[in-house]
This record gives sequence, structure tokens and C-alpha cells, in this order.
Amino acid sequence: MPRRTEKSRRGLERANEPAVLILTSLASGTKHGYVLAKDIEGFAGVSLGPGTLYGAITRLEERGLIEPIEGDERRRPYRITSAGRAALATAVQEMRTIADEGAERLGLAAPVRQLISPKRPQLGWSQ
Amino acid sequence: MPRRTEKSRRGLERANEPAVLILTSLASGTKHGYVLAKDIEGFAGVSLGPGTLYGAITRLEERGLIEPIEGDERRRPYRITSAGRAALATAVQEMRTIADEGAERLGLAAPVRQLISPKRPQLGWSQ
DNA sequence: ACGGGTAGTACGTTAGACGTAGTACAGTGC
DNA sequence: GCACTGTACTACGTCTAACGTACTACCCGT
Repeated sequence: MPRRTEKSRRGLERANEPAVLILTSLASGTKHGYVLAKDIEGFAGVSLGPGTLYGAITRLEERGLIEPIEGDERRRPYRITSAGRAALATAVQEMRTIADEGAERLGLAAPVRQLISPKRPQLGWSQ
Repeated sequence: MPRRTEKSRRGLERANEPAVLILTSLASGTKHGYVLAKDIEGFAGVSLGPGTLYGAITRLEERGLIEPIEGDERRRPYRITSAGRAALATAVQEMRTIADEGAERLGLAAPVRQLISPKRPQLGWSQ
């Protein structure tokens, strides 16, 4: 499936599922394809080619995880749906479970997650 | 690529790269295929079919991330190599980066990772 | 002797990641 | 006025690896 080039094959296939990256990017606001790709490059260091990017966008839309909003003819902005947010939240939790298990078995640091009361808005980190 | 069944397609493709799961499992000791699958089912809740499991094992061996050790003719145990440990550590870190970014953008809790001094053994969590 | 758990091989299908090429327009510099 | 770069996609083709199914074979308990 993922078809990394010879060069990138040196490492392990990353957990970069384009779908997750796109949902993550859209979670912070609506964006169209090109800006999406730039944003992803910024926070994940992964540059998605057009084939990967628009292919993944199409599939996400078909699944109802993102939806298009009004734009001009040059740009097609998308918004994440509530189903998309739920799917992303699930994916995030699964990634953490796997990552924590891997870290523990490797003898790496385990994260201590903050318990936040849902009512108090997150404005920063005290401490 | 990943070919989830109609049922599992409802969710987002998980970050379950079989390769990562296998390396994680082997990080805690040598195992052969069948036990590997059971272990993975335990910590990740994912059951890998024989096609997925042995296919991934073969590729990991070809890449030098795991290596076979002596066993009988019924069992083929594998051990993770140092390259495999390094690859897993990288994958863990990448997953955490993505997961944390996703969590933050969704407004979920952000983890506070412990800084551990490499010399002091990890015996527990003080606070 | 039979059924279930263990352990793996073999094979075929197909989704989807990825690359390349191409189109088109906008803005900037010279 | 033209070249060039950046923006923003479409279209198309390739190929790997995830996944299912089927099959073999051994071992153990009853």
C-alpha cells in the first residue's frame, strides 16, 4: 500500500496516514488542499504530493469525515465534520496507546497525562 | 494498501502498521509468529491474520529490523535487532508528535512527559 | 478418534500511497 | 511584455503491502 520511495524505505513506515494528518490540520480550522499540505509539512515534517493529498481528501469526504464549503473555482476549502473529530480523537487515542506501549517496552519515558476538568477552558499550562 | 473490511472501514485507519506492532511486541522479548499475534491482540486489540502477520515479519527480517533465532521446525522465533529498536523508537516519537498535535487541535489533554536522567534507573513515578 | 488450539504456508485481491506530468492563473521583477 | 515562481488542482499510472481464505500438520485432552 503505502509506497515509500527507496530512500524513505530506510526507516519504518511512519504513522503518517495522510488521512490522520489532514484531519489534524482541519481540526484547527477550514483549509483548502494547498494550505493543508503546507500546514502538514509544518507540524509533521511530511510533504504530501498531489496524488496522495487529493486522493485522501476525496476518500475522507466520501466517508463524511470532512465536508467542502463554499470557495472560488480555484480553491476547494474543507471543514472537519463532527464524525471527523470523533474519528480523529479515536485515532489519537489509539496512537497514544501503541506509542506508550512501545516506549515502555523500549524502556523509554512514559508520559504522564494531565487530567483536565472538562469545564475549565484550556488557556495554558500552569507549571 | 491496508485493506480493512467493510466493518472496520467505518473508523479511521488506525495507526496499526503491523510492522510497528510486531516490533513493539518483540521489544519485550523474543517470540515466534503465533505468540506474537496473541501478544499484539492483547496490548493493541488488533488481530492480525496470517497473511498480514507473516508478510510483515518477512519484510522486517529483510530490512534487518528483526532476526530469526534457533527454534524447532514448528516455531520460528524472532528477536528485535538494534536497528529495529532504533526504528521503533523513531516511530514512537513520530506517533507521539502527531497524536499530541491532533489532541491539542481537538482541545484534548496534552501529555506532560517526564524528563528522565539516563543514568537513574526507572523504578516508579514520583508524583 | 475427534475436536480444538497451535503454527505456519500459499495464494489471490485490492485499496490506497506515491510519483509524474500537465493545466491554469496570479503576482513580481526586470 | 515576458519570464519565472508560487498557488492550486486534475489526471493517470504503478506497485506494495494489508487482508482474507484456504489448507496443512502437529499436539493434547477427553
